[in-house]
Amino acid sequence: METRPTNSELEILTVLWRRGPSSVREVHEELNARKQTGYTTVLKLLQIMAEKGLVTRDEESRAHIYTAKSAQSETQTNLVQDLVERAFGGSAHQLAMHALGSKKASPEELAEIRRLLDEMEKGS
Amino acid sequence: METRPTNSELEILTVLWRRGPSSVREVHEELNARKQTGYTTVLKLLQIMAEKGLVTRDEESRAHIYTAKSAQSETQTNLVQDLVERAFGGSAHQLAMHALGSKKASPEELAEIRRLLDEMEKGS
DNA sequence: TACAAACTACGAAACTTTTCGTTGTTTTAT
DNA sequence: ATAAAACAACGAAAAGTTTCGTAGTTTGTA
Repeated sequence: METRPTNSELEILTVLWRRGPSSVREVHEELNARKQTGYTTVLKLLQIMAEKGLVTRDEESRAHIYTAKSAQSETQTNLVQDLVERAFGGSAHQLAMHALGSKKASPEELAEIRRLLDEMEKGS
Repeated sequence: METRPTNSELEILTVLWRRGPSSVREVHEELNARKQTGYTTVLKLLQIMAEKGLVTRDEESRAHIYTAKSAQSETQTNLVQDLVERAFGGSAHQLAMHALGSKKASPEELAEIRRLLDEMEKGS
């Protein structure tokens, strides 16, 4: 079952990835700082996400604790593949070119990508 | 005004990019081949897209002709930047790494990326 | 001429996503 | 022991997206 997070869900996941397991209040505080949001809005979203299996919920303490089910990098990979299919006709390397071209990367970042390329050629 | 295409809109744009300026019927035929869709569904979408400014409409002939307003690569860049912001905290090179890592690219494609990297380092 | 085919326009149903108010319970502080 | 604060649950409104039926017009053809 491949459940892609919606935009709002992704915002919440981002908080969970940064903070680790968190209560609704904690997620809400961080989110609300950037973007005025109601407490129950975040609560409801987290409940829905728990139903969908995007997060797990620990009900031990009164304030339930939510944890992202998938690692950030895993979700990122899914999102990238989704975009590759929908907008790049399946060509991942074209997406990569766009990503690289769109913003100037630092020399370190460029070097990192070169290393990845090296590995990929070695592995073929 | 930055109007991001929705999923359905992107599917239609993809057809327009491939075919060039097209009538509703032409778009519908191509779309319907892959994915059963009603004619008026495509019509309505194109009307909405015209309102939003995603496409232009030429009403000269009876069958109106629709044209994508933005080039494919431009829209791709927007989508990539959007994803970079929403899921990669603004780090384009991380997105690029994910894209490269997710699928095996051909040696030609890898070479192409190396050339891009070369240019970027030269240009800095 | 008149019937069918090809079109557009438009409203609205069906879904999905987002937001929030209200209710009721447990905990904390006075 | 009360009152206030902190919670979860839930329903449903609001907003956004997708799909399509119906009506009405123009064009092609028998």
